Amino acid sequence: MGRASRADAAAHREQVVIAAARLFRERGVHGVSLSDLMADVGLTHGGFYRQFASKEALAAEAAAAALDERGREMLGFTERNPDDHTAARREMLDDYLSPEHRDDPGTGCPTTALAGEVAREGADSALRATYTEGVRGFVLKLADFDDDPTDRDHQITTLCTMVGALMLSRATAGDPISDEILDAAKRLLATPTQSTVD
Amino acid sequence: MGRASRADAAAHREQVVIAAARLFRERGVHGVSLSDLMADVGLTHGGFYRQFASKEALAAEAAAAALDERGREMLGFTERNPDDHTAARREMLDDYLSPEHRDDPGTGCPTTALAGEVAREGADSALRATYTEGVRGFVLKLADFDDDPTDRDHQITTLCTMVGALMLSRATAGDPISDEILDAAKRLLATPTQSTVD
DNA sequence: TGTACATCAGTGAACGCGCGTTCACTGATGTAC
DNA sequence: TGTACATCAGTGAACGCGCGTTCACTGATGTAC
Repeated sequence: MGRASRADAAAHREQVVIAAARLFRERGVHGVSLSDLMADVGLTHGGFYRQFASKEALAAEAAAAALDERGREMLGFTERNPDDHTAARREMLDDYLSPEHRDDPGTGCPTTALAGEVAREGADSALRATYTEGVRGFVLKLADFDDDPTDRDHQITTLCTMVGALMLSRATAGDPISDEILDAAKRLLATPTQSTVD
Repeated sequence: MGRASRADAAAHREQVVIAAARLFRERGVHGVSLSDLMADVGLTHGGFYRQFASKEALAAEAAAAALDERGREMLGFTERNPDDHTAARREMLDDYLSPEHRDDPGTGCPTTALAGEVAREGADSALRATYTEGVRGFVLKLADFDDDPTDRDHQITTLCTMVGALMLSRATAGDPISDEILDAAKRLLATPTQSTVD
């Protein structure tokens, strides 16, 4: 086959990251082999190490790409609803807690899709560091959907409920309770600020 | 070594299930080999198939054991606080959302520990079926901690927030936001019924 | 209660398989003049 | 612009390794009489 041009090589690299961002969310990092990955973009597995230091390094890079992509989608909800964060919130939640999002993790929220595996990563893991930064960013972004953007507790717990609901609906998919979970979470989170009684 | 007595064999079988219930929660089903498992109870891996049909079958059985164990612990909180479900709730949440629970998944909630892997199990998986039954039971059990035991929405969303918070705190452990997540969820869920504004 | 034999829990080696990673090789791309 | 050579992206075979599972074997346990 001979050598690919620099432009082609750069394109291939990007394609691998994009494929990994999708496949790692769908099947987990351990559920995708380097052969699977490279074949997905039409290459053979041997060339992997000319572009990436290791599978682990790609996992961190792919997670960052997925988090960026998701961040842009979150921005879309606020931009489509300027000066109406209640509408933005409803639209965002309708998307996040939809059966479509549950059934298509590959293009969905990486914070939920990767949580289980990241929880078992070592303390020095690059994937863990990237993931944690993503969680921090997610919490900050949720302020744009609240009546009170300074209510950090509310933004954190909203994230917990969103992630927990999506995760549990995936783990119970096929059973009626899966839809029930999505609907209950949607009803709870529909209002911009849920009151914390004290 | 010769043949073990029936009593010994039954004890070994039980030990393997108990070890699996712990190790699968700690490292995930795929993170524990049959050799690891059998060595953990002092046996060699070859004898595994005289007791279990497959690793998959053991996974379902171990999940059931972990769910039963957790169910009994949940019962303990209500039994120690008869006629005071607010106290029972506080005690249960202090345990569930503690750094100790975050740092020791092996003896903790299987619904959170196994969620990520179960979400990727096939529709016909025995582990998925067992897990789903566990979620159903968890939701019912949470009624004992509520002012209004008929508010199923509240019980479902409480579970989502608990699982999401524990999962995210594990995936971000080592970073200050990990404790922040646990504390925010504890504050939100402290009251027996959070009002859903409508 | 004692003896003869069948059972079967556990051993340890072996099976095929797929994994992440390495490497000699290829030949088109890129560079120097 | 053309030629000679160096570079290096991608190939495909191979590496060591650990996995789930199988199997011939062992000898104490369990059973039949």
